[in-house]
Amino acid sequence: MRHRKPLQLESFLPYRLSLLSNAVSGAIAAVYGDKFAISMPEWRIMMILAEYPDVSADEVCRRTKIEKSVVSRAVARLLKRHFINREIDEDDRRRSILRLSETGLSIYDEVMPIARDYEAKLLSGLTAEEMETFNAMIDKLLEKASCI
Amino acid sequence: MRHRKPLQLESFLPYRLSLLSNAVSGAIAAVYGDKFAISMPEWRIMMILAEYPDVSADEVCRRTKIEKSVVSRAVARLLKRHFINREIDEDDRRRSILRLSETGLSIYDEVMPIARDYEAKLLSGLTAEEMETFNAMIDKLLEKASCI
DNA sequence: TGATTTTAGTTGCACAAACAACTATTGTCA
DNA sequence: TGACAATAGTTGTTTGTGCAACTAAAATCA
Repeated sequence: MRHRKPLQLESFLPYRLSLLSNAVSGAIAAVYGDKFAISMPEWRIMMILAEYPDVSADEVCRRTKIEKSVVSRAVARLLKRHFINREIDEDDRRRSILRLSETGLSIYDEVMPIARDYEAKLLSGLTAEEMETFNAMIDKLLEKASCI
Repeated sequence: MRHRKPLQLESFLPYRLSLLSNAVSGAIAAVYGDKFAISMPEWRIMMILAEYPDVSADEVCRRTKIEKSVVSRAVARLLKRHFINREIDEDDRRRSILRLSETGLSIYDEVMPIARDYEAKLLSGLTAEEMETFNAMIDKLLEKASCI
């Protein structure tokens, strides 16, 4: 076999980011998953609607980068469980207007502090400067990644 | 509807990491996916085998954190396409010994520079110090995430 | 030794996701 | 206006993933 130079998969950024993202998202998914049987796309949608009530499914797609068929089915499931409400935008009858229901809000209010708490624990080892740097890096990389 | 305090989903770490990881992994997946119809788990396995030839499927699982059934099926597909070879470890007949074939190596040698190049472009905006900080943060967070 | 447990790997199954095709509504412009 | 393109959202199909059950080999230990 030809000789490979040391490749250090473990130092390969995409790989490292994937590990980290899975670990972090997974830990939080366990919270809303176990308690309320909510999937990750469903939870993302609920987060969007908590912050931006009355947006359309399409707007949710754009913000979360989740595939529209996934959003469609997640919305359907959230509607069936009465976690969100939907009405038709009369100015553009293709569009829907989504928002959290009272039930949805109360679930959100129960889960979100736990998620925030987890985030805080995760970041507790970092200094304020480190965190700032880290966030700035992510922004830069997101920027770059979207236009390469 | 009750009033929500500003939540800044966009500043929520798990969400940001997920966006970034998807963007970065997706960009590279497009390279090997379009050219060779290789899936992400398959590519991860090929990377491991390039760096650590003659490891078992189980070792691959441990290193990649990919589910063993996924590895099993990915290995089967890589075998069928003759991108890797497998033999039985005679010292422990449960174990397999995996390595890239010549074909697999040549594919790896074609894709990896492009992936590395992409990684380099991605990181080109960052100073050496920033990169070091960023890597150190990822390590810290991986450490934390695994034990919270 | 031999009964029991552990480990490596495969397979079945249920569920989630990606992509394309489709409906319905709106926008564009000759 | 009216033909055609674009957009919002749904649905069908194919493929991927995750868990559990399974086989076979090896390790443990009374």
